[in-house]
Amino acid sequence: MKPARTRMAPSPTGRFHLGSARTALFDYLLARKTGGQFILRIEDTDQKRFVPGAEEEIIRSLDWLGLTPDESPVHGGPYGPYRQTERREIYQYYANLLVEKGHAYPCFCSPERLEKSRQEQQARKVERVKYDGLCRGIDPDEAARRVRAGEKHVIRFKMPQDGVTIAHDHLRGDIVTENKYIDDYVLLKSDGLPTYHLAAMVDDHEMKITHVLRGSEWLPTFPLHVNIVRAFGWEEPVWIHLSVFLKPSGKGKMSKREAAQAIKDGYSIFVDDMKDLGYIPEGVLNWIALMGWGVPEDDVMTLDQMIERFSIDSLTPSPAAVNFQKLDHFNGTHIRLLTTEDLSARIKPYFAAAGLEVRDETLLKVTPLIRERLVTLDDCLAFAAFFFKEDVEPNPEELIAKGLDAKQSAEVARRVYQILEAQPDLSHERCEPPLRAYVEESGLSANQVFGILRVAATGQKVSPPLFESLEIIGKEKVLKRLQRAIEMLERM
RNA sequence: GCCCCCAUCGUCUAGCGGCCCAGGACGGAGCCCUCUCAAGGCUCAAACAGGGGUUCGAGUCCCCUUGGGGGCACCA
Repeated sequence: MKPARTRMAPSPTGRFHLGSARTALFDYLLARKTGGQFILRIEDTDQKRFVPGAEEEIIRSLDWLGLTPDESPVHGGPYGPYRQTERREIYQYYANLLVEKGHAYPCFCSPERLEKSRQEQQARKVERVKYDGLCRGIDPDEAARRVRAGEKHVIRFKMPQDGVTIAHDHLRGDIVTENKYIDDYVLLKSDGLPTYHLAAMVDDHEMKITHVLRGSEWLPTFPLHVNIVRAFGWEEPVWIHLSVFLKPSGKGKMSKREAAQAIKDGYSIFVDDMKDLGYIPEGVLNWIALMGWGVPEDDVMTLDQMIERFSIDSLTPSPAAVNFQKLDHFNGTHIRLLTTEDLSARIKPYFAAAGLEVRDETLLKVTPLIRERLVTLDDCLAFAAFFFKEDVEPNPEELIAKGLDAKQSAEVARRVYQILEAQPDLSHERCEPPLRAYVEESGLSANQVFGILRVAATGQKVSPPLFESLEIIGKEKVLKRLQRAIEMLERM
């Protein structure tokens, strides 16, 4: 396959969400797979909806995911500028070119007239409400004169009124649309900036984009776009319309409401939130890759493995419901795939954020103990914070073993204390045999004895493996914590 | 209302006319392992939306119905 040039072209009007991330992923995979380039282009032609900081969030999110573009507003590139507001002359040139070729025309209708016309049509219940074509019939010379005179106008595409347009989508095949259903869309707005329809087609051509991956919300105007490209006489890219993401229930698309719900549930559909929630790029990427991409088997993949296996032929056209449980699964899976050094470095900030001082030497010993227990990185606190605290605060009730009372539990704790105190150090090898022997002779269960020790030493009922943990906590602290537990039990 | 797209287990999907009494993954249930929680291993339940065609043969091709989604802006 020839090197593909792909592009992701978001508008800086909101947050960078899962859907954008998936499009970017597939763009990136196709580019890497074929030895081509992945481009980021900012479609900021709607100054009314511009959101400050949105572009930064897009770039930050892509970067975090590891999908850094080869060409972009910040990285530059040979086909820039990559921000559409910086390309307005280009669009004006091409819009005029289309007028000259007879494929477009200036329209002088006011927004008010347009609105009135629309309402009239709605009242008449016409088949398809669209521009009534008033300016379409103006003599070109007359129109040119009015434009030169400075009359306010837009440029509209002169859509063929008869026949059909056959547009080819790589996933859906030929899409046949009757031309009468397609409006004379505005290409150039009265403020001199282009609409998406013109800008995207011009840029994709100018930037030599070979494959256009975009959301299925573009399907209705797909035939329009194809007509524009053909009017210019340009070669068409391969068109791929990806489906939208549905909310977890599968009933309805992702909405503002749903985004808020996800956050309430401890999840998010915004990539920029993922890091704080403890997700790692590997997990997120693997998760979104599987929505809309039919990977036959072995669905645990790193980015490099995805590149190796990617093919636009195995993309799927049907809408996919977002499943956060699957995100958790893949996140945990990829956490387990990390090396001890890597994982340690990634969880360290969470301890720091909790105000805990963490020595690398200790952390490196702790990490292997909690690795397979982490679903998200921030889970490290629940499992391992006690390693880095001076004292722990066990719940007295939890110090009492199942089937025993406080007094009996205190007795067990005292015996355990004696056993551990007698050891030169609390290495796993030293502690386990005598404690097991005690379990034997006492007639208690390992669960009861180790349970008391666990809560006393770690302050919690659930912890990493006990003996390995004791070794890391150290004899001095373990005995101190045990002593405290004994006192708590005696006071009950 | 009109136009367009989609349709296999609850969810993501494999299947591109016979290899499918439909395979994998998440989730669920059970068992094993076990000092807790995980991880891991094994097993089980779970789907071709409905109806017509085409064909010797249909989950796979065609049509209709139904359901879902998207779109009807000087927004993208």
